[in-house]
Amino acid sequence: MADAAKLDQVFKALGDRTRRQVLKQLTSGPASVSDLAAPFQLALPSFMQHMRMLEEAGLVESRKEGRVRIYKLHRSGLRPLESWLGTQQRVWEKRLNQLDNYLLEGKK
Amino acid sequence: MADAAKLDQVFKALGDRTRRQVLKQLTSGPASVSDLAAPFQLALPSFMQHMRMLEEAGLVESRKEGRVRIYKLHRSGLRPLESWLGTQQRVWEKRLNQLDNYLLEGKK
DNA sequence: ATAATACTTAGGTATTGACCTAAGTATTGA
DNA sequence: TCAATACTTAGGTCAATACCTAAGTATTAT
Repeated sequence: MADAAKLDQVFKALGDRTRRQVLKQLTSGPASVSDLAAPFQLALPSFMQHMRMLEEAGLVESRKEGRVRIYKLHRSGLRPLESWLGTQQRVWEKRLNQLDNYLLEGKK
Repeated sequence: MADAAKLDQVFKALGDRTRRQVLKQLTSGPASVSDLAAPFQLALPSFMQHMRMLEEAGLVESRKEGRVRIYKLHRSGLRPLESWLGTQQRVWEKRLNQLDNYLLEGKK
């Protein structure tokens, strides 16, 4: 998948409180759909839609054990985000420092 | 604004290629609406919607100079993202290491 | 074999997001 | 002053998101 498309998916997946909450819950260990859904006032199909987005973004992975589906964090799921942020931070800071200088020196 | 709501805004703002591209452009320095819009095949009103989202998310700021609006990066705009990611990375890695152990030790 | 459990699929509504064109408003250059 | 410039506002389309209920399917417990 193109870099940009993956970033879209990751950022979009994280742009929702429910999905971020699920990720948080998963830091306590793998869990079933019903376990993960329990804290929310959501119909199961609605909740599963969130899980699908997280999985397609590569943030979680799942396996089926009998009739139960178990989700867990996907190891390198945050990579695209880390990578984008890292790059951005470097130029961002550089630029903002230049701005400081610019302001200090006055308009050229 | 609540933390979660700000995170929603930031992640949603970054969940679009056009908007990420604009941020990238802004690392070369402040620019007017038309300058920023030039690389895109977008009607100006459509483009401005993107700028509004970036500004509301706190990623850019703008001022009007005559009839021209100048945008620039907002210094601490990435903070919520950095903060969320930092927290997440810590627990994430911890959890995944535990998982390694779990796997190595076999099912309890 | 049957019933209960744990999703899963199908399909429908409402809001938001990403576009557009047309018609403003405010500044500035001639 | 008058036209051109640089947005800005208004309003409309279309697709994607975030929900829902109802009706499956596959597993497991009785």
